[in-house]
Amino acid sequence: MSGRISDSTVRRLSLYLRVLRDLERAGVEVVSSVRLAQPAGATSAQVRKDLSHFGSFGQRGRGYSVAPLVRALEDILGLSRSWRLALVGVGKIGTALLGYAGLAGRGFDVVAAFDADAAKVGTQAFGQTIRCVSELQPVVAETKAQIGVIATPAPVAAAVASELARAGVGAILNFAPVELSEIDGVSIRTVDIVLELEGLSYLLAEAAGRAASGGAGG
Amino acid sequence: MSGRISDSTVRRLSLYLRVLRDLERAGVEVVSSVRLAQPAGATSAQVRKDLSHFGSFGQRGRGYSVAPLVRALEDILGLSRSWRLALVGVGKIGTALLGYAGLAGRGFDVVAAFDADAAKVGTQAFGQTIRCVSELQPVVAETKAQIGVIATPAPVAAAVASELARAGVGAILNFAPVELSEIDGVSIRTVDIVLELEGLSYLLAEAAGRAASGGAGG
DNA sequence: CTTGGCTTGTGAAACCTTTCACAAGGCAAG
DNA sequence: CTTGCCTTGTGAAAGGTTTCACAAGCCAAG
Repeated sequence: MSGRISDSTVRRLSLYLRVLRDLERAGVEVVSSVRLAQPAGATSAQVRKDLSHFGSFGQRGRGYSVAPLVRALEDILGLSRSWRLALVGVGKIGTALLGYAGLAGRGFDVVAAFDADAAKVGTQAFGQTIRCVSELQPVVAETKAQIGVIATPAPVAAAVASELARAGVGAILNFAPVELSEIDGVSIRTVDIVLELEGLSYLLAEAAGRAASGGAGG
Repeated sequence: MSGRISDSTVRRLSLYLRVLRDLERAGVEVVSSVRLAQPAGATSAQVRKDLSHFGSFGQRGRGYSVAPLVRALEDILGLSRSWRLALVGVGKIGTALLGYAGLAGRGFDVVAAFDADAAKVGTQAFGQTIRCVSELQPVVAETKAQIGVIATPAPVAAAVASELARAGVGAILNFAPVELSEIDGVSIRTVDIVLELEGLSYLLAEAAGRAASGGAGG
């Protein structure tokens, strides 16, 4: 089984896991691919294909046992352990992340926070002492953070990314609006809010254009 | 030309536009698909294919004139005008968005902000008076907001989405960790930070697994 | 035990995106 | 004008993902 798993499959696995946890909490013991797919915005065939990459978790004629599948997905996604995060940039987004209870609650613990602003260095924010970015390398290495989170302005994001990589993180979550170039041995995901809004803008403009040319065709 | 354009193409168009604006500011007048592709993390063939869906913007043997292509992409993406946003949920992420100068500066103006917390209603945040969610429908309709931004807790996100839709928005940017079901005539994009972290967790766990089984095979 | 109704796991088909590769054409130098 | 180099635009090929459809198999009822 398990060859190269696509990004979209991994994304869906996370969604399945969410649904399954809700079902478990609700006391549901068995679920079919159809009922699992619906709230995850997928199809039943996708559920079965996605899971089949990792093994055979269901029972024909019956469905999937919720609890074992929750554990299996947690194992597959690496969520049966917790991960250490180093946050770089304690501006608006960085602060929001520090205060987001959803992270620590799900096994993502922020173990260090950095900022370049001397006025912020040394202050506390949500239980973290903000350190100077000049300390990034030794502190990240020492705290053994595995994931770096970049919430800096765009111009410095690339430099921060390589520093994080050199300090030993294996993954980076980037909120700066830049496409970071690949770094060997480091997985990078970028969350780009402006890009998302521009995508919506395209769809709105397209819809408006269709309406206009449809409504007044002569 | 222009049939159904894929999401990934639209995403890349935004990235090209960013690069082109930088080039324009730097005084560059002409750019080849190769030089445009590189900082956008794409290939030259992708640049040419993507653009070819909308017309013929380059000149063989020469490349693309920067300024005209910037205007063309702005038109295609609907960025030669500005859009009105209604923000629902002024918690940590909502506040970060309100304070994010990058939005207004790029033609995305927040025209209304809502929260369910009575203690927040009536207060000011970054120039916005926070209103009660019970006023959502009339205010969104009156301000003619075209894009709704959901930054509420997950459990209420779906209800807020349908309210926004009924109030007339044509697009929704959702930050709540739920998969919103499709709504007729409304484009939805979800930014799910936990999902991104779990995706990285998968890759880290996978890499660790490979290292373990590779390093101690017996 | 047998029948009927469900549901999984999975090859094959359909669909979509990316990459290749090259003809068409511009530009500069001589 | 001609030669040589460069770059676009685009069909065709390759590569991936999603959907289809069905055999294999479970369970409950009788």
